Amino acid sequence: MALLRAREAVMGRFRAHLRRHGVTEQQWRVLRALSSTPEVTASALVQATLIKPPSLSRIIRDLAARKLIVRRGSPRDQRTTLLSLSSRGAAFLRAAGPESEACYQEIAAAIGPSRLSQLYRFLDELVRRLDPASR
Amino acid sequence: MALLRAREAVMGRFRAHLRRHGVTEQQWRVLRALSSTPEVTASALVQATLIKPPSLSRIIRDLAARKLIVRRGSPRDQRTTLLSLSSRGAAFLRAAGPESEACYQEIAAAIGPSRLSQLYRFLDELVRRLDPASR
DNA sequence: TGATAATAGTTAGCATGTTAACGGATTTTG
DNA sequence: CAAAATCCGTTAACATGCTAACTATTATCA
Repeated sequence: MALLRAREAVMGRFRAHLRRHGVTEQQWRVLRALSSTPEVTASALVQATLIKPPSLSRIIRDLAARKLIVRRGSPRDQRTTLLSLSSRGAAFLRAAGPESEACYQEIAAAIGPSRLSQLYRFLDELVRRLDPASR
Repeated sequence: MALLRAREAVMGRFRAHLRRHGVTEQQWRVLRALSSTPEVTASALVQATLIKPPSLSRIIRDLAARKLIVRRGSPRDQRTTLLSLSSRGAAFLRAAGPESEACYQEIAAAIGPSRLSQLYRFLDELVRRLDPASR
């Protein structure tokens, strides 16, 4: 419950911002993840965004329909699909990026840099102890 | 993302347990909240469980249909509905309680009591700083 | 090599998250 | 006292969380 409340407090600010740009929180996570790599498989995105495969499948479909991302079958493994940001998607991120960065900085400032890094360490430790398989 | 990952690690264990008992995570939160008070309004439950009004409305409806809770209109304010645990609901909690307590203890032990209380303080502080209106 | 198991993504089905809007009840104001 | 503002659930509509099952493909092994 405490984790939920904390996450709620953090995302409360972000959601309004994302909504103005016409994407949901999860769609944003997908686009952000794609911005840092040239081409990834869907399962890599599942790991990176913490979105379950069924949800990601729908999100991919919708983002592809909006021409924000591009999907193509892999020549090596016909089971996988390779995903990448389209030029439209990159433009979208450039447009929304600064404002979201400011939003993040505002949150970080409210918490304080020392507390923030300490919190990260705590959460990381917690995950390692509860779910050793995740790394 | 770190908060999300941490919550995921914690709930991964709990979900299987709850599923065996035939309730979802949110339904469980509602029943638990009701177990500690004689009668509360729906909006009080929204605060206590961090469930949004639309979701809570559906959950209340389903739990009432399963006879696990009782709802009655308030005589003072006809807008509100008063909610309480039924005898069936109380019996359900008594049956599922020990196992869930054991599950919680297992998680607490994996984290360590000192780290756990420190984490609580951290998260509490974070919420206070980001959302002063919440208290 | 051929049957079997494992993997990647998808679909199905139900429960919840999220925002907007609605309707009835109460409080506030003019 | 009556109109307006506010409050409390509730419904609507869409997106996601979650589990299970399914398809196609690849890997494994007898």
